[in-house]
Amino acid sequence: MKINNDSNTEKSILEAAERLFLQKGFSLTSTTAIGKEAGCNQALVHYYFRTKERLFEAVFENKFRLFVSGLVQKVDSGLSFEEKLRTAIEAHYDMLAANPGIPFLIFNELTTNPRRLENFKSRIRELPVTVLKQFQKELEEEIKKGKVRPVAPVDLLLTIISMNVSLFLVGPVIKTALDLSERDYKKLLESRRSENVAVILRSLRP
Amino acid sequence: MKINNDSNTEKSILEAAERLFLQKGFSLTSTTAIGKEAGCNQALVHYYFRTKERLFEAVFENKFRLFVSGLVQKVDSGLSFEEKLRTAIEAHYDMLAANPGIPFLIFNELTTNPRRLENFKSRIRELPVTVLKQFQKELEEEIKKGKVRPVAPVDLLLTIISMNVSLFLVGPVIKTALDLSERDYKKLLESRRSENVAVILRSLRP
DNA sequence: ACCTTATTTAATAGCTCTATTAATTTATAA
DNA sequence: TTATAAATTAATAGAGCTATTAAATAAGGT
Repeated sequence: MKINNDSNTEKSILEAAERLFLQKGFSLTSTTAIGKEAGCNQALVHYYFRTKERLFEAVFENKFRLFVSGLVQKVDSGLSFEEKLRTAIEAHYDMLAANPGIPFLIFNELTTNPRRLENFKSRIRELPVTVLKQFQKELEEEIKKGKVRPVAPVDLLLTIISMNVSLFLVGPVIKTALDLSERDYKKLLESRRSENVAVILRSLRP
Repeated sequence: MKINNDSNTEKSILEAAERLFLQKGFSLTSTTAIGKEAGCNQALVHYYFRTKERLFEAVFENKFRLFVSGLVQKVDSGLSFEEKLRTAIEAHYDMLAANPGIPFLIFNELTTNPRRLENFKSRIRELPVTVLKQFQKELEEEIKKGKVRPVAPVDLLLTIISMNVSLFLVGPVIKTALDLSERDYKKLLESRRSENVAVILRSLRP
């Protein structure tokens, strides 16, 4: 019999699903389309993943982990607060630039599917609290030292997420609306990388 | 015969559609559900609007106009540049706060439906150019005067949109994730109103 | 009262989608 | 080579959705 050594098919189904889900979201993607994109029968999609839901979860889980890991990660502790912040923002941005479909997938699914949102809530609780506590502590110290204006940690976080995430949510619309070439769009994104950092750091000045 | 004087039904169908489309988007809302929500037969939805698509367009058109009017509007020309900017940002914010479902509706539909995106493109061209030109001119003057750091108009616009729009895109997720009460959520939104202005104005300091 | 037109409903055609099942092909171990 | 299990396909059940149609009801004008 054939053992499941390098089952190419399962992988290509997963990849096809990934592409389509990122493009169209869950409900607008049919298993038929996934099969076609993967170059196989639609029944095979169900053979490997049983339900569309399970397949989606495999993709979502994966993307969600990426999204979070881009947000919460260790930065070199030898740096100044400002440098740490810059590094974190840029890392977050870079993760999104490498996976520009993630914001759409996550926000679309979380806002339209209550069950997924509940699931998300429990995920949030599992986040490494220490990283956040540390962030909060350092921010408060900077404020005490007068190097940063008084600002709530949640506000700073929201600002960072707003600036980075929304760029990739709104980006495709901007691209079409302004009729940007692929090249010009790339340039716009690239320029926003430093612009985002600039806006956020300036917003912290006392 | 009955003339179409105060046909209550058509209106309640439109309102029901509005609620559901804003909540779930186009594809996840069925005309059956719209009929139910409006308290009538599903066939009646088609009787008044012929197709789901036309009904959606009636809603979308309406919401889109709101969205744009909140963005591009005359402000008192006696004010300083900073005050004008503050007024515009707050007006934009207020429009979104009054219609928090709009960003989801617009971005969801524009990213999943290419036809609608094309339509959107032609709409953009019809925007009052004078307002934008004026904005650009005033910004450049402020930069020349050294009161504002050098920044491209498109960057400033993107920042404003990012800060305001993304708040209402991400908001519902934040609310659930952090388990905020209705009251606390309102408070968060309210505090972001001034925080957004603060971030944007600070980001312009030379 | 009667005719005409508007409103509303029930029924259904026709489509697409998910998931399953039974049958077929492929690969491999013995 | 043959038996066996995995991989793949074709077919289809069953559900939901949009849109239409024909019939029923309401309402107003004359």
